[in-house]
Amino acid sequence: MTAPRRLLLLDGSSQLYRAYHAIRPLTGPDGKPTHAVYGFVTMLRKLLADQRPDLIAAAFDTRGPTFRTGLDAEYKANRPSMPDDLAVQVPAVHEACEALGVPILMHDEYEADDVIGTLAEQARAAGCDVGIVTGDKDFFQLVRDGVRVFNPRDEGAWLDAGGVEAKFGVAPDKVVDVLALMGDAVDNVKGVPGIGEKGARELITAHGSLDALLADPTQVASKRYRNALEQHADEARLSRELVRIRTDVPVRFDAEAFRYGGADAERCYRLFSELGFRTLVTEYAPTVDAVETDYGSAGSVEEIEALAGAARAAGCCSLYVLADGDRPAQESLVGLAVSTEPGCGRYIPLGHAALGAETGLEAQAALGALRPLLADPAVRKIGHDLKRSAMALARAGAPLGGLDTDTMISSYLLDATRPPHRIEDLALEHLGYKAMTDEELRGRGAKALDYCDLPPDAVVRFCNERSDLALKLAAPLQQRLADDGLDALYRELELPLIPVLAAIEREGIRVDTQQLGRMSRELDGELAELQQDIHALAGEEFNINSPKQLAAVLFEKLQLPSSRRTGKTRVPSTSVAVLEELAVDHPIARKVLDWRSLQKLKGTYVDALPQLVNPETGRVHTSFNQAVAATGRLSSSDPNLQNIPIRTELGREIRGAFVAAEGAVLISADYSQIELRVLAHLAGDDSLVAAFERGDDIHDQTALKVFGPNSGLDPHELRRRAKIINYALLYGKTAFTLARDIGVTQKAAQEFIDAYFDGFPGVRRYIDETIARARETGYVSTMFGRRRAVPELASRNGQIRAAAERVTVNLPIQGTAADILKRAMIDIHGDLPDGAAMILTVHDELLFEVPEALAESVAEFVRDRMERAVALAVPLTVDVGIGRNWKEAKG
DNA sequence: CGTCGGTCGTAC
DNA sequence: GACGTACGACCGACGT
Repeated sequence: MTAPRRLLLLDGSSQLYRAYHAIRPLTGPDGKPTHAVYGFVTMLRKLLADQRPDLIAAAFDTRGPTFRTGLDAEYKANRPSMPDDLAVQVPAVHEACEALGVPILMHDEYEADDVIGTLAEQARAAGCDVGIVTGDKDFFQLVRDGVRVFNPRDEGAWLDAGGVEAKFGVAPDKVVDVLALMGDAVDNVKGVPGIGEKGARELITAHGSLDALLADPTQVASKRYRNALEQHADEARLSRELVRIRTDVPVRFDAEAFRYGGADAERCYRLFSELGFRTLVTEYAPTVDAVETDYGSAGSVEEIEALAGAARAAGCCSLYVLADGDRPAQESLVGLAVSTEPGCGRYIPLGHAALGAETGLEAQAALGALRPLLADPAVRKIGHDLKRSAMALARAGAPLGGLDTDTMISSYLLDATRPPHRIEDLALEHLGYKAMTDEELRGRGAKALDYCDLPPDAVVRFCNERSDLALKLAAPLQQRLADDGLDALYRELELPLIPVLAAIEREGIRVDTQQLGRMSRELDGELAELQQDIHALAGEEFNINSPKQLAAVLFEKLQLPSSRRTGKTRVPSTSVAVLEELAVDHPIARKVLDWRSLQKLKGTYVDALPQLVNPETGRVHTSFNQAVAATGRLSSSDPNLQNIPIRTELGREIRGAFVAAEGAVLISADYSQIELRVLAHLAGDDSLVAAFERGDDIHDQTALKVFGPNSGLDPHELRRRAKIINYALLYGKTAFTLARDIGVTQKAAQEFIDAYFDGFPGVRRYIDETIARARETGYVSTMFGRRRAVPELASRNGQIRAAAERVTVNLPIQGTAADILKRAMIDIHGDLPDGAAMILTVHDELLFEVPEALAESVAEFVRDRMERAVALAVPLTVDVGIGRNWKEAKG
């Protein structure tokens, strides 16, 4: 005899209510409530995963009257009807249940309980091991050999007869009688008035059964209970019929129909997409196994030439380049996949360890055969992160031409607030397809294997899929770019920027590691001294770098006053602002500030930079990310060269370690106050525009407007404050923080802000109009049409709304400035003389490395192109400097 | 031992 | 609670 099959019978209605109450309200994309469905699905998925039943079904109540209403018109009469926001979710719960592979059962005349009772009985008789999944104690009456009850809330506890007795106080066969006596207020089962759960249990335990009690109430000791039983015997009998779960409903247990065969992924995917269950959508999205594909390899020159022919005929192809190494400028090619039509892919291996040394020639031959196709500008190239592909190919001697559609950047332009723009996320969102992830292919984090060491089959599938997906994504993304008016921004700015950034990354920047080494040793000495002083002042040794330990020393041991706490952990803050205050009264604070500052510069730059120098070139090659910053700015990483210090002397020394090659100089060109000029242009404020046109010092002008001509303050201090106010406006600073920054009262700060807006009324008008328009349209744009959605402008939460307003004001300014710099980079790059190279971009600055002889002419050329990059209502001015190193060039 | 959230600090 | 956009070092809690 085979092992008993495990049947789960799910009390759908009780689980539905439980989910509804347990999960906080959620709404789907259409605004309809979804939390009951979500809770139900979560419960059911966990149940299926934990229990792995052979057979399963779920029973739900129907809306209409049942046989119990025939027995007692009052039954469930005072139960409130199902809440509307639950009722609308019921069809989706039924659908989810079936989609997950669980058939549902309903009966017009009987309740779900009775259907379950009947099936449990039949299945038990057929030899099944039955589990009833419910939160309702009424089901305890059904428990016997082969039938148990399980409440998903009580982790893992299956109740058999003993379990029921332990939990409910009586054996399963006495449950009905207890329930009959105590009644059920929710279902309006009267029971015997005056007898509650405890009394009912005692009476039944003492006297055996309800029938025994009713047959001779005089044996009951308690007078109150005796009277109640005598007067309400009929109600007790009626109640018993109401609470008794029937086992004779006209349904038939059909093992075949209940066989659990797993979820219907397609149905789940469809439903969960509609409901907006994003994580679940991922799980049920179709994969390559469910889609017809023609993926393979092209190993021979003939096959590659055939592929190139197909690409030329199509006029376009997509590609996915696989390269090992974590820095784009230092990667080595492993292979690439090419797709010429949807559903197809051909992988060309170029550097697999498994192929062995003898294939070096083959790889060269393959690359040779590919080269004309890759370079051909007439074959439009599609890919995800084309810069990275182009760099890896260029390093291998096969430059990429005809760049056309970068799905990563297209996605970024459509919604810059949601990085990372991974191809697997795009495939899911736009194609409803679940792609293999990099993690699935080669493992996570530090354990991740190199591509070249992986089994070729997996690599072939991975690369072909990605190439295929980029091809399939290109058209819908292009369409959406066009729909949103972003096509020109893509074609004229972001796309032509790709090769410019690739060239900058490839070029790199020379770093004087010896100089940094000397600085490191000097800093070691200073840090040791400071550390000693700090430990002496503290009276103990501790880790100064640990905010927690530092807070303990300052605020507990030394009893210094703690002024604020950090956001999440409520640890007393040891930030600069706090330490600056403390420094007035205790020498340790200044020492800690100094220690931190040195430690930071040493750890982040002085010691880190030499490690990032490429030994092949002696230069650092940063990565620019074109699809990260929500405003359209570029970001830089590995190393981040956009936050090299400049404010302190030590910081400037670090800049001094970025040097020109022998015989060359560095030219730094930065836009003067570009964001304020953009503001003047966008706001069209007459006095701001006039000030820039006159070439006035804008901060002095602001000081005049805000503080008046006779404030009596030192002109230098006036300018400092005005500068803070000017930039405060760009970021939506409040009076509170402005007051703190310039050291005045909050009231005074507010007066300055008011005076600023009085002096530049066009700015106030522009800010108000920008926010109003963004609230209407849901997004805000730059001058070049770059846009950012700001749905939080409609938030009822004042803080969230205020933050959204600041973002709204900031984006057109920061974003337009970023667009202008990108425009200038493109305009300059192609026309730089031989030997001159753009080597860095830092938001409003470009850095070039130029042979000494060309320095003056390139400097003027760059200034001219930058100043003419766009025509604004105000002039754009550029400061240019030339030097042996970055520090000098900025001087 | 690796991952990850929190905190802090650098740039524009 | 209070300034927009980034990247990254370090700590320490947590999980394998």
